[in-house]
This record gives sequence, structure tokens and C-alpha cells, in this order.
Amino acid sequence: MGRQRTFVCGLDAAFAVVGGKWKALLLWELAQGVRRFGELRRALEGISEKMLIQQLREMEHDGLVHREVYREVPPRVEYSLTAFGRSLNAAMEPLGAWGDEHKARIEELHS
Amino acid sequence: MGRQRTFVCGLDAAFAVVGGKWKALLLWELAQGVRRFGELRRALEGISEKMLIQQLREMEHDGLVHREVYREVPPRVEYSLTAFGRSLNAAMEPLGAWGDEHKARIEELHS
DNA sequence: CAGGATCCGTGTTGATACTG
DNA sequence: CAGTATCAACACGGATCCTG
Repeated sequence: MGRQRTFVCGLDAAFAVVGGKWKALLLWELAQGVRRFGELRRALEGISEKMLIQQLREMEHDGLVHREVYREVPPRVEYSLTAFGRSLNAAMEPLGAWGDEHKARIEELHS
Repeated sequence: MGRQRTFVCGLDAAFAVVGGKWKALLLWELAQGVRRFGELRRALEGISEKMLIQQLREMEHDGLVHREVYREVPPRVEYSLTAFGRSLNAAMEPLGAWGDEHKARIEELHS
């Protein structure tokens, strides 16, 4: 992925795994429960299949997401959070609450 | 900035103001105290002057940062957090603590 | 259904030089 | 000191088509 780097603070390290446009949303969605590929695609409106699988793979590599493959026809793959992923989601909750609280203000600023 | 959009959840809104490579670090640095332009540049090793001023301006626009200009020679400008910025920083604290805790693991993953 | 592979635009980031 | 301006590079994200 990226070259080895030293993080100057915890925020830096945290953003290395949840940064970008989609990962925080994926984390939140998977925190609601186990999800299949297609469910995630519909939940994150606007994401392309490429980005979805790419973000999922990176989160799997980072140990946040577990991928369970069922060898059936048609194929079925279920994604869920690991304990590590759940701990991250818990740490993001205050931030989510803050965003919820100031949602309207932020939307207006970015109009 | 970006077109008007509707945020699907609070995380989405929060990332609209602290997303990107530098803003979280700036927020954290400014939470330590008032800082001058040059101090910030030295604190965020690797940032270019252009990015620094650009991120600061956006955070100022979002109401997170206050910019105080002192008409002196040589010029002096001091940056600080607004109450809004401090509230965001508080909301990010658990995330920072999480990152601190798992720093080593994440650094290794991204090597 | 759940991906892979490829092409491609563009926003973001960076280097460098210059200014009040 | 605290910026501006300009140019260049690249990663990010998206569209489309293809496969087991």
C-alpha cells in the first residue's frame, strides 16, 4: 500500500485505516450487521463495484473486516466486522454523533 | 468547494470537514495551543506551504479555525481553534486514543 | 451473484520560485 | 514571516466490459 511511515499521533494512524471516501461508511454499515456484497453496494449509494471490493480488501488486510465465502450456486460472500473492526467503530461513535449534531450546518457550508 | 450533498450519516458529515491528509493533524496541533504559520509548518513535517494555507483556509471557512492577523513588521498571524473546532477535537479524542493504542500494528500493516 | 481487468479523467498533492 | 502563483505528478475514484 503506502510506504512505511511513522505516525506523529494516534489520529494519523487511525486515518491510515479509515481514511478515504468510503471506509468509514462501510465500517458503519457493517457495524449494523453481516452484509453481502450486493447489500453493501446498494447501501453505499454511488459506489462502484471496483471501489467497493478495493476498500473491502484493504479493510480485510487491515484486520477490520472478515470475509466468509460460501461455495454455493449462486455464489454468496458475507462480510462482517472483526473484534478489531468493532473496536474502531466504537472509537468513531463520538465523531459520528458530532457529525449528526452539526449535519445541517456542514451541509450548508459545503453548498 | 463540493456540490451540495446529503450526508447518509454523521460520519459522512464529520469527514467532510476533517477528511484528507492534513486537517486532523492540524486540528490536533491547534488543540495544543495557539500557533503561528511557521510553527504549524514545522509541526506538520512534510507539508508544503501551499497545502498548509489551503487546509487552514478551508478550516477557517468551516468555522473550525480562527485567524488573527497582527499588522506588524515582520508580519505575524496566529491560528487557534474556535469553540466549534474544540468540540470537534473532543469528538475525535477516542479515535486518536484508538490509533495510539494500535499504532505499532497499523504501521506494520502498511509497510 | 460476486467479482476481475482495463482505461481514463480530474482533483488533490507536491516542488519551486516569487512577493508584500 | 507569511503568504501567492505556476507547473507538474500521481493517486483516487469512476465507467465499462468481462468471467467463474
